[in-house]
Amino acid sequence: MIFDNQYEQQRIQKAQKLKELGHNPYGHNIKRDSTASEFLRTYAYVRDLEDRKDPTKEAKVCGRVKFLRHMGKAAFMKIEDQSGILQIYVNRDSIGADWFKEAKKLIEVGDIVCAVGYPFVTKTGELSLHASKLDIATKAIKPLPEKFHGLQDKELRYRQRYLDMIMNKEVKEVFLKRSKIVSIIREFFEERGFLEVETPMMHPIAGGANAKPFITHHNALGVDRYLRIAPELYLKRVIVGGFEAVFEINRNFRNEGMDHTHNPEFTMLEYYWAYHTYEDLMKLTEELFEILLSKLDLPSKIPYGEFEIDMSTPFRKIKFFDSIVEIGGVPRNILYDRDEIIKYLKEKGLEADEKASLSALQTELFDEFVEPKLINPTFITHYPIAISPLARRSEEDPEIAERFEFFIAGKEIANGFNELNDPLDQYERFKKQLEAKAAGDEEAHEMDEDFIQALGYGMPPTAGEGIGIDRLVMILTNQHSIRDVILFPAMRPLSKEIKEIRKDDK
RNA sequence: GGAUCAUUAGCUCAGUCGGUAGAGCAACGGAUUCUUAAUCCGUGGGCCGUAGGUUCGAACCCUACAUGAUCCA
Repeated sequence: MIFDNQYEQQRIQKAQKLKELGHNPYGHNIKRDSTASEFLRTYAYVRDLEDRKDPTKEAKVCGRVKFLRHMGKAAFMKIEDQSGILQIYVNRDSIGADWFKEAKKLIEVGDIVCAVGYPFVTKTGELSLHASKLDIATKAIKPLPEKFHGLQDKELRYRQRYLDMIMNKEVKEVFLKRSKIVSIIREFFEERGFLEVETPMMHPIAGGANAKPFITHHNALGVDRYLRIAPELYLKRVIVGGFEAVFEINRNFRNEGMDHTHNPEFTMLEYYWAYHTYEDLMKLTEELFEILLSKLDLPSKIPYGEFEIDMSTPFRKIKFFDSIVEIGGVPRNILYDRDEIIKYLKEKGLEADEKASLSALQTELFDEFVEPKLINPTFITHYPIAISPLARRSEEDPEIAERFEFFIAGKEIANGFNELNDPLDQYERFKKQLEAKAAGDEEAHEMDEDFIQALGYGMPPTAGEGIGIDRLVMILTNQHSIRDVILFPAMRPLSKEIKEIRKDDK
């Protein structure tokens, strides 16, 4: 039996008793005519009345019982709905002596109830509902955690997010804000003529990013499929097809480790804009942040942990190699010398892979000495072409990609570039990736011949950008773990569950 | 992948030197018709994460494993 705990058994019996008394503990079609906060707003005037009550009015409010104080022949309870919390006053004479006596035992903290009554102000000054009727809406058979400290255990909070939401108000606020952020972004792109499209989540070839994919199997076709690591190659096919401004907000899946900035499934915004350049994307990114801040009522300086992030635009721009020198403090004369970089890394007490390519070592310098220092929003531009397999080459310097990455609080938030639309160059770059893969780079791209074909029909000059929604939400809600901005973050199965699964396999 | 810490009642947490397992909230019984984490009196509730080991004796010491957190890679 799943509910075999003593408290749960008690509550199951109470639900049964309620049923016997004609109060369905799981009734349906229960309507209310006011939320808690509407009640408080509508009847705020009662505070100014002489006897501080208005029995001519009546409202029905429903919510979960969060506090319950029995006072003999009266009781106070606080009920909470999505809008807020409202105090209900119940006494024997107003709801009937028999029912009062039963309800006192059968309705408890955690249950969802409905109360009908008029507004009044208590002696201690709280606007409350004076109940003439009280009924159960839904009986909870599991008790809530302790009312003062709430639910603290992080593991339980993530595994049982519903309980976390019931107990910790701030959690609901974060996810409310997340929802608003996504909605603002959608509106932002729609207003500018972008079409929202949906592209496959199951790919025959995992492309569009350097990452390890999840593999699944399509029985009907007898083929393996990859959960997408990025929508990029499909969105560009859509551009080839003639939609000139598109975006998609959806999940990507990467079969990699989990930590406070990585969840195996995460949400990305990607958008592609024909006849625009990555310079335009940077401008659009700044505009998007201006609008996010203003619609979320955030100041231009927002707190993030120990930092204060200055979000005023325009954001700082600096070239990749300049940032390594000016922000990272690395001597410029070693930047293109593998041996010198390895020597430098070792001097700084870091491990250096002797076999690493020059571009990998340059990236290492950036990751170590620059990225953590990019607290205020910063665009890093002019990336080496070797680490930008899908980006267009700069005309002035073929070793540099027309690309930027965008950082806030030492985290990569976005990545954008002029899209490579030369099919032959793209073909060569895929071949290079295949060589890297053969040499052991598990995250290198696969060859996608259909994508090359699509480019063969001609993709107009296009720029595209991906923005990590989870990390963006982290910055804007001052949360430091990606798990705190994902309702149901990935968790290891409990050991019991593993045993069950293994049993089923046999 | 490595290091450190945590895991004790439904929840939040104590637990001394290795010697009968503790509190608050919640629950149960009672008092209380204006309480605010209500208050007062009384009662019950434990696989001390799991499995081994050391010991006359382990929540406590040792080992492995599981899960989580933090830091590092």
